[in-house]
Amino acid sequence: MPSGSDLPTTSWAVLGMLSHADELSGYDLKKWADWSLQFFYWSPSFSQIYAELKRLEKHGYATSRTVLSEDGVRGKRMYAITPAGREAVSHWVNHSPVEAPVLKHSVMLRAWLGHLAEPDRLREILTEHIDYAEAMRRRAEADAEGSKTNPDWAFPSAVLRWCVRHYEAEREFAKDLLADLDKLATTGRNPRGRSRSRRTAKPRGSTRP
Amino acid sequence: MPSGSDLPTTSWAVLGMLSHADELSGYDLKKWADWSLQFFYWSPSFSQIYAELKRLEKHGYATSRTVLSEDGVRGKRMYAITPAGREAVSHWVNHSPVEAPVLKHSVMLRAWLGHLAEPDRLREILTEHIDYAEAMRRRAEADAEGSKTNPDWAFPSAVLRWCVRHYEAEREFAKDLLADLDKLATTGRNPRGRSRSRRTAKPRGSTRP
DNA sequence: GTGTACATGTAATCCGTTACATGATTCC
DNA sequence: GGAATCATGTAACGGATTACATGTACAC
Repeated sequence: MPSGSDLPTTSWAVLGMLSHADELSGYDLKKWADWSLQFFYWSPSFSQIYAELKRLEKHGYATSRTVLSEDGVRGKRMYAITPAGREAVSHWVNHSPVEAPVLKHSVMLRAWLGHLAEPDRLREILTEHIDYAEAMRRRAEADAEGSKTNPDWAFPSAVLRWCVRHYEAEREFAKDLLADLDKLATTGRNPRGRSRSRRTAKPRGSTRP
Repeated sequence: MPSGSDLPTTSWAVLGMLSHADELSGYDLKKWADWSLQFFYWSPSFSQIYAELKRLEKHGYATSRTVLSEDGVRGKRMYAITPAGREAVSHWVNHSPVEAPVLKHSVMLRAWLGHLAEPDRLREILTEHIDYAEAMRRRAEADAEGSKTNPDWAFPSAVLRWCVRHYEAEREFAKDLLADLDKLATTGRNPRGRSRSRRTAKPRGSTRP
Protein backbone atom coordinates (compact mmCIF):
# COMPACT_ATOMS: atom_id res chain seq x y z
CA MET A 1 0.00 0.00 0.00
CA PRO A 2 1.15 3.55 0.52
CA SER A 3 4.89 3.49 0.92
CA GLY A 4 7.76 5.83 1.72
CA SER A 5 8.02 8.12 4.69
CA ASP A 6 7.55 11.26 2.67
CA LEU A 7 5.00 13.04 4.74
CA PRO A 8 5.42 16.56 6.05
CA THR A 9 6.79 16.92 9.55
CA THR A 10 3.38 18.01 10.80
CA SER A 11 1.97 14.60 9.99
CA TRP A 12 4.64 12.95 12.09
CA ALA A 13 4.00 15.39 14.89
CA VAL A 14 0.33 14.45 14.92
CA LEU A 15 1.07 10.76 14.63
CA GLY A 16 3.63 11.20 17.38
CA MET A 17 0.98 12.66 19.64
CA LEU A 18 -1.17 9.65 18.94
CA SER A 19 1.76 7.42 19.89
CA HIS A 20 1.66 8.95 23.36
CA ALA A 21 -1.98 8.11 23.97
CA ASP A 22 -4.55 5.44 23.36
CA GLU A 23 -7.27 7.33 21.58
CA LEU A 24 -7.79 10.99 20.81
CA SER A 25 -10.22 13.09 18.85
CA GLY A 26 -9.14 15.84 16.50
CA TYR A 27 -10.35 18.30 19.05
CA ASP A 28 -8.31 16.64 21.79
CA LEU A 29 -5.24 16.72 19.60
CA LYS A 30 -5.56 20.42 18.97
CA LYS A 31 -5.99 21.17 22.65
CA TRP A 32 -3.06 19.00 23.55
CA ALA A 33 -0.87 20.49 20.84
CA ASP A 34 -1.56 23.87 22.37
CA TRP A 35 0.06 22.89 25.64
CA SER A 36 2.87 20.63 24.47
CA LEU A 37 3.93 20.83 20.83
CA GLN A 38 3.31 24.56 21.02
CA PHE A 39 6.42 25.12 23.10
CA PHE A 40 8.99 23.71 20.70
CA TYR A 41 7.12 23.06 17.48
CA TRP A 42 3.97 24.83 16.54
CA SER A 43 0.36 24.01 16.96
CA PRO A 44 -1.43 23.29 13.67
CA SER A 45 -4.88 24.72 13.12
CA PHE A 46 -7.98 22.63 13.66
CA SER A 47 -8.61 22.26 9.99
CA GLN A 48 -5.14 20.99 9.36
CA ILE A 49 -5.32 18.49 12.17
CA TYR A 50 -8.52 17.04 10.75
CA ALA A 51 -6.90 16.88 7.33
CA GLU A 52 -3.79 15.20 8.70
CA LEU A 53 -5.86 12.62 10.51
CA LYS A 54 -7.61 11.69 7.30
CA ARG A 55 -4.33 11.35 5.52
CA LEU A 56 -2.84 9.24 8.30
CA GLU A 57 -5.84 6.96 8.17
CA LYS A 58 -5.56 6.67 4.40
CA HIS A 59 -1.95 5.58 4.85
CA GLY A 60 -2.99 2.98 7.38
CA TYR A 61 -1.10 4.73 10.16
CA ALA A 62 -4.18 5.44 12.21
CA THR A 63 -7.66 4.03 12.67
CA SER A 64 -10.76 5.76 13.80
CA ARG A 65 -14.04 4.82 15.30
CA THR A 66 -17.14 6.82 15.97
CA VAL A 67 -18.02 7.18 19.59
CA LEU A 68 -21.56 8.07 20.51
CA SER A 69 -22.59 9.77 23.69
CA GLU A 70 -25.08 8.05 25.98
CA ASP A 71 -28.03 9.60 24.23
CA GLY A 72 -26.56 8.24 21.02
CA VAL A 73 -26.92 11.45 19.10
CA ARG A 74 -23.74 13.37 18.57
CA GLY A 75 -20.81 11.31 17.50
CA LYS A 76 -17.18 12.04 17.71
CA ARG A 77 -14.35 10.36 15.93
CA MET A 78 -11.57 8.93 18.03
CA TYR A 79 -8.25 8.13 16.42
CA ALA A 80 -5.65 5.59 17.44
CA ILE A 81 -2.24 4.79 16.04
CA THR A 82 -1.81 1.42 14.32
CA PRO A 83 1.24 -0.86 14.52
CA ALA A 84 2.13 0.26 10.99
CA GLY A 85 1.82 3.85 12.15
CA ARG A 86 4.03 3.24 15.13
CA GLU A 87 6.61 1.68 12.90
CA ALA A 88 6.40 4.51 10.38
CA VAL A 89 6.83 7.27 12.92
CA SER A 90 9.68 5.36 14.57
CA HIS A 91 11.31 5.12 11.19
CA TRP A 92 10.89 8.85 10.72
CA VAL A 93 12.43 9.60 14.11
CA ASN A 94 15.42 7.37 13.51
CA HIS A 95 16.09 7.54 9.80
CA SER A 96 14.78 10.66 8.16
CA PRO A 97 17.14 13.59 7.67
CA VAL A 98 16.85 16.08 10.50
CA GLU A 99 15.68 19.46 9.28
CA ALA A 100 17.42 22.50 10.67
CA PRO A 101 15.42 24.22 13.40
CA VAL A 102 13.32 27.07 12.09
CA LEU A 103 13.21 30.34 13.97
CA LYS A 104 11.04 33.21 12.78
CA HIS A 105 11.47 35.88 15.36
CA SER A 106 9.50 38.90 14.27
CA VAL A 107 10.45 40.78 17.43
CA MET A 108 14.13 40.51 16.58
CA LEU A 109 13.33 41.49 13.02
CA ARG A 110 11.82 44.70 14.31
CA ALA A 111 14.80 45.33 16.54
CA TRP A 112 17.04 44.73 13.53
CA LEU A 113 15.10 47.50 11.85
CA GLY A 114 15.45 49.71 14.92
CA HIS A 115 16.69 52.61 12.84
CA LEU A 116 13.14 52.87 11.49
CA ALA A 117 11.38 52.48 14.82
CA GLU A 118 10.07 54.99 17.25
CA PRO A 119 12.26 54.30 20.28
CA ASP A 120 9.34 54.12 22.69
CA ARG A 121 7.46 51.71 20.52
CA LEU A 122 10.46 49.44 20.15
CA ARG A 123 10.87 49.41 23.90
CA GLU A 124 7.21 48.53 24.24
CA ILE A 125 7.52 45.67 21.77
CA LEU A 126 10.45 44.23 23.67
CA THR A 127 8.69 44.62 26.99
CA GLU A 128 5.70 42.74 25.68
CA HIS A 129 7.99 40.03 24.40
CA ILE A 130 9.56 39.71 27.84
CA ASP A 131 6.11 39.18 29.29
CA TYR A 132 5.28 36.67 26.59
CA ALA A 133 8.43 34.67 27.32
CA GLU A 134 7.65 34.73 31.00
CA ALA A 135 4.13 33.48 30.40
CA MET A 136 5.40 30.69 28.18
CA ARG A 137 7.97 29.71 30.77
CA ARG A 138 5.32 29.50 33.42
CA ARG A 139 3.07 27.35 31.25
CA ALA A 140 5.92 25.03 30.37
CA GLU A 141 6.88 24.78 34.01
CA ALA A 142 3.35 23.88 35.04
CA ASP A 143 3.21 21.16 32.40
CA ALA A 144 6.62 19.85 33.32
CA GLU A 145 5.42 19.64 36.90
CA GLY A 146 2.37 17.68 35.84
CA SER A 147 4.27 15.07 33.85
CA LYS A 148 7.33 14.54 35.95
CA THR A 149 5.92 11.74 38.08
CA ASN A 150 4.84 9.34 35.36
CA PRO A 151 7.79 7.42 33.88
CA ASP A 152 5.87 6.97 30.64
CA TRP A 153 6.31 10.69 30.09
CA ALA A 154 10.04 10.75 30.67
CA PHE A 155 10.91 12.09 27.23
CA PRO A 156 8.20 14.73 26.97
CA SER A 157 9.08 15.73 30.48
CA ALA A 158 12.76 16.19 29.63
CA VAL A 159 11.85 18.26 26.59
CA LEU A 160 9.51 20.35 28.71
CA ARG A 161 12.40 21.11 31.04
CA TRP A 162 14.36 22.19 27.99
CA CYS A 163 11.47 24.50 27.09
CA VAL A 164 11.41 26.05 30.53
CA ARG A 165 15.06 26.97 30.23
CA HIS A 166 14.61 28.12 26.66
CA TYR A 167 11.90 30.62 27.59
CA GLU A 168 13.82 31.67 30.65
CA ALA A 169 16.79 32.50 28.43
CA GLU A 170 14.52 34.17 25.92
CA ARG A 171 13.32 36.50 28.61
CA GLU A 172 16.76 37.22 29.95
CA PHE A 173 18.24 37.97 26.53
CA ALA A 174 15.36 40.23 25.62
CA LYS A 175 15.84 42.17 28.84
CA ASP A 176 19.51 42.63 28.08
CA LEU A 177 18.77 43.68 24.53
CA LEU A 178 16.34 46.23 25.85
CA ALA A 179 19.03 47.61 28.13
CA ASP A 180 21.45 47.67 25.19
CA LEU A 181 19.05 49.69 23.11
CA ASP A 182 18.42 52.13 25.93
CA LYS A 183 22.15 52.71 26.19
CA LEU A 184 22.26 53.23 22.45
CA ALA A 185 19.53 55.84 22.59
CA THR A 186 21.26 57.87 25.29
CA THR A 187 24.81 57.56 23.93
CA GLY A 188 24.98 57.90 20.17
CA ARG A 189 21.93 60.15 19.77
CA ASN A 190 21.88 60.85 16.05
CA PRO A 191 19.87 64.11 16.12
CA ARG A 192 17.75 63.43 13.04
CA GLY A 193 18.21 62.20 9.51
CA ARG A 194 20.46 59.24 8.92
CA SER A 195 24.14 59.96 8.63
CA ARG A 196 25.26 59.77 5.05
CA SER A 197 28.27 57.59 5.66
CA ARG A 198 26.10 54.67 4.68
CA ARG A 199 28.16 52.10 2.90
CA THR A 200 26.69 49.59 0.51
CA ALA A 201 26.04 46.37 2.37
CA LYS A 202 28.96 44.11 1.65
CA PRO A 203 27.99 40.53 2.33
CA ARG A 204 30.85 38.28 3.21
CA GLY A 205 30.98 34.65 2.08
CA SER A 206 29.75 31.78 4.26
CA THR A 207 26.71 30.48 2.42
CA ARG A 208 25.41 27.92 4.84
CA PRO A 209 21.67 27.43 4.37
CA MET B 1 -2.34 53.09 -5.84
CA PRO B 2 -1.65 50.09 -3.65
CA SER B 3 -2.58 50.86 -0.08
CA GLY B 4 -2.52 49.18 3.29
CA SER B 5 0.40 47.43 4.94
CA ASP B 6 -0.95 43.95 4.35
CA LEU B 7 2.10 42.26 2.97
CA PRO B 8 3.61 39.08 4.39
CA THR B 9 6.41 39.53 6.88
CA THR B 10 8.90 38.29 4.34
CA SER B 11 8.24 41.34 2.18
CA TRP B 12 9.02 43.62 5.07
CA ALA B 13 12.13 41.67 5.83
CA VAL B 14 13.35 42.16 2.28
CA LEU B 15 12.37 45.79 2.23
CA GLY B 16 14.06 46.15 5.59
CA MET B 17 17.28 44.81 4.14
CA LEU B 18 17.02 47.39 1.39
CA SER B 19 16.59 50.09 4.04
CA HIS B 20 20.03 49.16 5.37
CA ALA B 21 21.80 49.69 2.05
CA ASP B 22 21.79 51.89 -0.99
CA GLU B 23 21.35 49.40 -3.78
CA LEU B 24 21.27 45.63 -3.88
CA SER B 25 20.57 42.96 -6.45
CA GLY B 26 18.36 39.98 -5.75
CA TYR B 27 21.45 37.85 -5.62
CA ASP B 28 23.06 40.20 -3.09
CA LEU B 29 19.96 40.09 -0.96
CA LYS B 30 19.92 36.33 -0.82
CA LYS B 31 23.58 36.18 0.13
CA TRP B 32 23.11 38.82 2.76
CA ALA B 33 20.00 37.14 4.15
CA ASP B 34 22.08 34.01 4.60
CA TRP B 35 24.42 35.74 7.02
CA SER B 36 22.05 38.06 8.85
CA LEU B 37 18.33 37.37 8.67
CA GLN B 38 19.18 33.68 8.79
CA PHE B 39 20.06 33.85 12.45
CA PHE B 40 16.77 35.11 13.81
CA TYR B 41 14.37 34.98 10.89
CA TRP B 42 14.81 32.68 7.94
CA SER B 43 16.40 33.14 4.61
CA PRO B 44 13.90 33.05 1.74
CA SER B 45 14.80 31.17 -1.41
CA PHE B 46 16.16 32.95 -4.46
CA SER B 47 12.93 32.59 -6.32
CA GLN B 48 10.97 34.16 -3.53
CA ILE B 49 13.32 37.07 -3.19
CA TYR B 50 12.95 37.86 -6.86
CA ALA B 51 9.21 37.59 -6.55
CA GLU B 52 9.15 39.85 -3.49
CA LEU B 53 11.26 42.44 -5.26
CA LYS B 54 8.80 42.59 -8.11
CA ARG B 55 5.94 42.97 -5.72
CA LEU B 56 7.71 45.71 -3.77
CA GLU B 57 8.37 47.57 -6.99
CA LYS B 58 4.75 47.19 -8.03
CA HIS B 59 3.75 48.77 -4.72
CA GLY B 60 6.13 51.64 -5.28
CA TYR B 61 8.24 50.63 -2.30
CA ALA B 62 11.34 49.96 -4.36
CA THR B 63 12.82 51.03 -7.67
CA SER B 64 15.21 49.16 -9.86
CA ARG B 65 17.66 49.99 -12.59
CA THR B 66 19.63 47.78 -14.88
CA VAL B 67 23.35 47.97 -14.41
CA LEU B 68 25.58 46.87 -17.24
CA SER B 69 29.12 45.65 -16.83
CA GLU B 70 31.92 47.46 -18.64
CA ASP B 71 31.61 45.25 -21.67
CA GLY B 72 27.96 46.22 -21.68
CA VAL B 73 26.69 42.70 -22.11
CA ARG B 74 25.26 41.10 -19.03
CA GLY B 75 22.93 43.25 -17.04
CA LYS B 76 21.88 42.96 -13.47
CA ARG B 77 19.03 44.61 -11.72
CA MET B 78 19.80 46.72 -8.68
CA TYR B 79 17.02 47.59 -6.27
CA ALA B 80 16.74 50.55 -3.94
CA ILE B 81 14.12 51.49 -1.38
CA THR B 82 11.96 54.53 -2.14
CA PRO B 83 10.78 57.14 0.36
CA ALA B 84 7.33 55.54 0.21
CA GLY B 85 8.97 52.20 0.92
CA ARG B 86 10.87 53.59 3.86
CA GLU B 87 7.68 54.98 5.24
CA ALA B 88 5.77 51.77 4.68
CA VAL B 89 8.32 49.57 6.40
CA SER B 90 8.59 52.06 9.28
CA HIS B 91 4.86 51.88 9.62
CA TRP B 92 5.04 48.12 9.71
CA VAL B 93 7.72 48.16 12.39
CA ASN B 94 5.83 50.58 14.59
CA HIS B 95 2.18 49.85 14.03
CA SER B 96 1.49 46.36 12.77
CA PRO B 97 0.58 43.69 15.31
CA VAL B 98 3.61 41.73 16.41
CA GLU B 99 3.30 38.07 15.49
CA ALA B 100 4.33 35.55 18.11
CA PRO B 101 7.78 34.12 17.45
CA VAL B 102 7.66 30.85 15.55
CA LEU B 103 9.83 27.96 16.64
CA LYS B 104 9.82 24.70 14.71
CA HIS B 105 12.40 22.58 16.43
CA SER B 106 12.46 19.21 14.78
CA VAL B 107 15.26 18.03 17.04
CA MET B 108 13.13 18.60 20.12
CA LEU B 109 10.23 16.95 18.36
CA ARG B 110 12.34 13.84 17.94
CA ALA B 111 13.43 13.97 21.56
CA TRP B 112 9.78 14.33 22.53
CA LEU B 113 9.23 11.07 20.65
CA GLY B 114 12.23 9.50 22.36
CA HIS B 115 10.20 6.45 23.35
CA LEU B 116 10.23 5.52 19.66
CA ALA B 117 13.90 6.26 19.05
CA GLU B 118 16.92 4.05 19.08
CA PRO B 119 18.88 5.53 21.99
CA ASP B 120 22.12 5.76 20.05
CA ARG B 121 20.48 7.50 17.17
CA LEU B 122 18.80 10.03 19.43
CA ARG B 123 22.14 10.76 21.05
CA GLU B 124 23.65 11.23 17.61
CA ILE B 125 20.90 13.65 16.58
CA LEU B 126 21.45 15.73 19.68
CA THR B 127 25.20 15.72 19.23
CA GLU B 128 24.82 16.97 15.69
CA HIS B 129 22.51 19.67 16.92
CA ILE B 130 25.09 20.78 19.46
CA ASP B 131 27.60 21.11 16.65
CA TYR B 132 25.10 23.01 14.56
CA ALA B 133 24.40 25.47 17.36
CA GLU B 134 28.11 25.95 17.88
CA ALA B 135 28.64 26.66 14.19
CA MET B 136 25.80 29.17 14.15
CA ARG B 137 27.16 30.87 17.24
CA ARG B 138 30.55 31.22 15.61
CA ARG B 139 29.08 32.68 12.44
CA ALA B 140 26.96 35.13 14.39
CA GLU B 141 29.97 36.12 16.44
CA ALA B 142 32.06 36.77 13.35
CA ASP B 143 29.34 38.92 11.87
CA ALA B 144 28.83 40.80 15.13
CA GLU B 145 32.56 41.47 15.15
CA GLY B 146 32.41 42.84 11.64
CA SER B 147 29.58 45.25 12.30
CA LYS B 148 30.39 46.53 15.75
CA THR B 149 32.52 49.48 14.66
CA ASN B 150 30.09 51.22 12.33
CA PRO B 151 27.45 53.19 14.27
CA ASP B 152 25.07 52.84 11.33
CA TRP B 153 24.86 49.16 12.20
CA ALA B 154 24.09 49.64 15.86
CA PHE B 155 20.74 47.83 15.76
CA PRO B 156 21.78 44.89 13.60
CA SER B 157 24.84 44.63 15.78
CA ALA B 158 22.81 44.47 18.97
CA VAL B 159 20.55 41.82 17.46
CA LEU B 160 23.59 39.86 16.37
CA ARG B 161 24.83 39.84 19.95
CA TRP B 162 21.43 38.50 20.94
CA CYS B 163 21.91 35.75 18.37
CA VAL B 164 25.30 34.81 19.72
CA ARG B 165 23.85 34.31 23.16
CA HIS B 166 20.84 32.51 21.76
CA TYR B 167 22.94 29.90 19.99
CA GLU B 168 25.24 29.62 22.97
CA ALA B 169 22.22 28.81 25.12
CA GLU B 170 20.89 26.45 22.48
CA ARG B 171 24.11 24.49 22.66
CA GLU B 172 24.21 24.44 26.42
CA PHE B 173 20.60 23.29 26.78
CA ALA B 174 21.06 20.58 24.19
CA LYS B 175 24.11 19.30 26.05
CA ASP B 176 22.14 19.16 29.28
CA LEU B 177 19.24 17.44 27.60
CA LEU B 178 21.64 14.87 26.21
CA ALA B 179 22.96 14.25 29.71
CA ASP B 180 19.38 13.97 30.99
CA LEU B 181 18.54 11.36 28.42
CA ASP B 182 21.67 9.38 29.21
CA LYS B 183 20.67 9.32 32.83
CA LEU B 184 17.22 8.18 31.78
CA ALA B 185 18.65 5.31 29.76
CA THR B 186 20.79 3.97 32.61
CA THR B 187 18.21 4.47 35.37
CA GLY B 188 14.71 3.48 34.31
CA ARG B 189 15.66 0.90 31.68
CA ASN B 190 12.33 -0.40 30.43
CA PRO B 191 13.46 -3.84 29.16
CA ARG B 192 11.30 -3.93 26.03
CA GLY B 193 7.72 -3.24 25.06
CA ARG B 194 5.95 -0.23 26.45
CA SER B 195 4.54 -0.57 29.91
CA ARG B 196 0.78 -0.92 29.78
CA SER B 197 0.01 1.66 32.42
CA ARG B 198 -0.49 4.11 29.59
CA ARG B 199 -3.16 6.57 30.53
CA THR B 200 -5.14 8.46 27.99
CA ALA B 201 -3.59 11.84 27.45
CA LYS B 202 -5.55 14.26 29.54
CA PRO B 203 -5.04 17.74 28.22
CA ARG B 204 -5.46 20.46 30.77
CA GLY B 205 -6.97 23.82 29.93
CA SER B 206 -4.87 26.83 29.06
CA THR B 207 -5.68 27.46 25.43
CA ARG B 208 -3.26 30.21 24.58
CA PRO B 209 -2.39 30.15 20.88
C1' DG C 1 -31.35 32.98 26.77
C1' DT C 2 -26.65 33.81 26.05
C1' DG C 3 -22.04 32.78 25.87
C1' DT C 4 -18.50 29.28 26.01
C1' DA C 5 -16.68 24.91 25.05
C1' DC C 6 -17.21 20.71 22.31
C1' DA C 7 -16.88 18.96 17.65
C1' DT C 8 -15.99 18.60 12.55
C1' DG C 9 -15.41 19.94 8.43
C1' DT C 10 -15.17 22.78 3.33
C1' DA C 11 -13.40 26.36 0.21
C1' DA C 12 -10.53 29.87 -1.19
C1' DT C 13 -6.30 31.60 -0.97
C1' DC C 14 -1.57 32.33 -0.59
C1' DC C 15 3.03 31.59 1.10
C1' DG C 16 7.05 29.35 -0.05
C1' DT C 17 9.70 25.53 -1.90
C1' DT C 18 11.81 22.53 -5.35
C1' DA C 19 12.96 21.56 -9.81
C1' DC C 20 14.02 23.27 -14.00
C1' DA C 21 16.03 26.46 -17.55
C1' DT C 22 19.60 29.54 -19.09
C1' DG C 23 23.78 31.71 -19.69
C1' DA C 24 28.11 34.54 -18.61
C1' DT C 25 32.44 34.79 -15.82
C1' DT C 26 36.26 33.47 -13.19
C1' DC C 27 39.43 30.51 -11.06
C1' DC C 28 42.32 26.37 -11.20
C1' DG D 1 38.41 22.03 -19.97
C1' DG D 2 35.58 21.95 -15.81
C1' DA D 3 33.84 23.64 -11.44
C1' DA D 4 32.11 27.29 -8.81
C1' DT D 5 29.95 31.70 -8.62
C1' DC D 6 27.17 35.27 -10.48
C1' DA D 7 22.55 36.20 -12.05
C1' DT D 8 17.48 35.80 -12.99
C1' DG D 9 13.64 33.79 -13.56
C1' DT D 10 9.22 30.15 -14.56
C1' DA D 11 6.13 26.38 -13.35
C1' DA D 12 4.22 23.03 -10.54
C1' DC D 13 3.13 21.79 -6.28
C1' DG D 14 1.92 21.43 -1.56
C1' DG D 15 1.61 23.04 3.06
C1' DA D 16 -1.08 25.80 6.03
C1' DT D 17 -4.13 29.51 7.18
C1' DT D 18 -8.48 32.11 7.44
C1' DA D 19 -13.11 32.45 6.89
C1' DC D 20 -17.18 30.18 6.71
C1' DA D 21 -20.77 26.71 7.95
C1' DT D 22 -23.15 23.90 11.37
C1' DG D 23 -24.84 22.00 15.37
C1' DT D 24 -24.92 20.15 20.49
C1' DA D 25 -24.31 20.68 25.48
C1' DC D 26 -23.91 23.08 29.51
C1' DA D 27 -23.28 26.77 32.85
C1' DC D 28 -24.82 31.26 34.60
